[in-house]
Amino acid sequence: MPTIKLPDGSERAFPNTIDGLVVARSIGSRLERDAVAIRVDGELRDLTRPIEHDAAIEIVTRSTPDGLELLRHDAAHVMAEAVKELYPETQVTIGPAIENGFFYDFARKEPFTPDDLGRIEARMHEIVTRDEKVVREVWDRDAAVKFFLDQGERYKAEIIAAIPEGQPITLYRQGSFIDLCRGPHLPNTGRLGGGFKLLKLAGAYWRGDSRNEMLQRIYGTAWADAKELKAYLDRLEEAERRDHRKLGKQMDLFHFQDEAVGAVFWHTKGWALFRTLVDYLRVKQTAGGYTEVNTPELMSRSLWEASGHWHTFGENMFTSETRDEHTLVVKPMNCPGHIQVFKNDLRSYRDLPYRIAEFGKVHRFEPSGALHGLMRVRAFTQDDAHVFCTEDQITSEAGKVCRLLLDIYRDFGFDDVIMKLADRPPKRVGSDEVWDKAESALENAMRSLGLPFTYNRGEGAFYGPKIEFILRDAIGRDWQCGTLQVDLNMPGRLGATYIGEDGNKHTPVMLHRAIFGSLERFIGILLENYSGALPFWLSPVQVMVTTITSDADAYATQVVEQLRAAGLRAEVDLRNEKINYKVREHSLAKIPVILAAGKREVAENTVAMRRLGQQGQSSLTLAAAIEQLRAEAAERGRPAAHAAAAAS
RNA sequence: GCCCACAUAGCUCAGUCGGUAGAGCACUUCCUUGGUAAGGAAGAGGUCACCGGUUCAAAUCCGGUUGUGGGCUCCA
Repeated sequence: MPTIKLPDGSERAFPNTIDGLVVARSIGSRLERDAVAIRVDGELRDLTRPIEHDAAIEIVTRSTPDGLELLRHDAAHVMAEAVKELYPETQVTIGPAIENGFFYDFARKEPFTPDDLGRIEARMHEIVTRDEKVVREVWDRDAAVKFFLDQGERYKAEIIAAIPEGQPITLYRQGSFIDLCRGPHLPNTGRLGGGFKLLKLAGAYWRGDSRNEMLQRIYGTAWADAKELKAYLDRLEEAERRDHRKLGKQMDLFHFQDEAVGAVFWHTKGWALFRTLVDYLRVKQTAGGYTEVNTPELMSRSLWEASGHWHTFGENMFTSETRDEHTLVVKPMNCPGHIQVFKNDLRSYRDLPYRIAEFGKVHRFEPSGALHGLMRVRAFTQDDAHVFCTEDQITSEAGKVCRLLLDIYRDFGFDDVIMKLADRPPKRVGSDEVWDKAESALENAMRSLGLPFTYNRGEGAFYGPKIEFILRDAIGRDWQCGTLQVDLNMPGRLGATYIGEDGNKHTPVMLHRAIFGSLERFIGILLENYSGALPFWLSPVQVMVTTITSDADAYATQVVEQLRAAGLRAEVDLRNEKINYKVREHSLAKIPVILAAGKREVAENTVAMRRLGQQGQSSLTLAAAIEQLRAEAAERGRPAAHAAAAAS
């Protein structure tokens, strides 16, 4: 005779042993219909599992985060059932819910084809229609292992055998399909509904280890209903539309070709954008007390051996074929070079903090499968900087770096920055004492600044812990860009010292920092974030001057010259085309401002200004237009007009 | 690097059963001088990624290579 306490504080007594479905029904038929699980004293459980004692409960419905996760997990099970029915020789492995959907990894000789995907999806709908009961069973471990081995399911048997002693082994049965699962699950397959779709086929290593065999993974998405599914598929399409590789082509910014895999051919407009970023950052970091250096692209292998990079990343470094016995390494990073600059003079504690920056072009032999447009390349430019300082200065210097980063991100319209502290990885150099010191220094710096952060355990660099700065873009995707690393190892390894107040030699602390991370990648992120409609200050072509008739050619040429003299990036379009045609073309090219000149403008010394994403135009004097645009070019952040243009 | 798919004109894509290649846009020329998202006509443009095989015949079928895409692994 359990008494059930509901989330609103009310209580209900039931005469018999009950389950979640009964409780839900007692509250309302709508709730019963939408229920997917129940929380009993905080524990998420099957709706059909009996409730024998008094408990505080909460009915979990299908559109809540917990409910969706459960639906997705069930979708994975239904998919596995469909696959086993259609292709009985397939072995099942694991199939979890993930963000927005689910996957299941299968072991099967024959590869699945895109056609198979359609067949599997159809069978899934059939299983939903069959509305099979989903039943939870607690099994004895040995019996379970034997059961799966007998069915030729050696992966499942392996998973069960690895479950720690004393933990219950629960299997879920639906129709003729039985899977090991912690649960909970829906009471029946019908409750999954139709809000799912299989999306893609992929390879995935067994247990995520590249030394293991490759399994076939099928990805799907699942939602509370068909409407939410449709909304998600629309979001995917939107993301595809703003793919930076597509935009790069459409906007004539850059290209790639076979002769330089993973390296960018920047076209004039793309390079204009690149230079705008560099020029902007130069001003910012100069104000922040940095000076700029430039270090060699090729340096002796021995330097990289001393730094430890050769040992850790040698496989991924480009090396030179030279005519002598020395192997040169194409620099994969700038730190060892910067240490050489530091070491080249006798440094005093009075010189610290010593901040040097470099727009350093680095090369890394990334695995071919990892390459991805501008986001992952083999040749890229880091906005790299190193601060050599004393241990006492770590907190204040780390603080300065954080403030500079956040300030700069705001200028690009990224107000949402996530910070994570990545601590010591398994593969590292330096003693644990040194790591303790570096990690706590970083933690203290973040705390004293009052900056919120979470931990990313074991993800630090091999020489030191780091703060990762993660940007959230306009469609909710996260990008790790900035980094701040505390390094108590590298300066010592490479013999950097300074003379302290006491007259003795000391090893400096080195802070590594990058703000954009990779200029190439940051440009990719900006393009996707703004859907190509870059803010005025970043646009490669800010203003397009167009003529309406050829009578205005001379005037338009004069207009563009004046715009350029005012420091604006302006082009002129004198082609014998109609104004409609020109407006369409330059709008598609996402040029923020079009100035048109016809007979009237020539006579009145005015221009007709049209802004991207807006209808109509305004007439103003040339002088006023130039003044307005010049002011706008100095405006950072995310101007309201552009947010609207990017959204349209 | 691994799994799967894909590679046709500058771009986006069609090409049936194996019979020697097609559209739209862009480009060139001509006409058109126009008022804010595509004016008209004509022309030119391809060794169907590359190498090999099968076949009387290959864009098409098979094998390999390279590249690209989606994942996995990796990311100083």
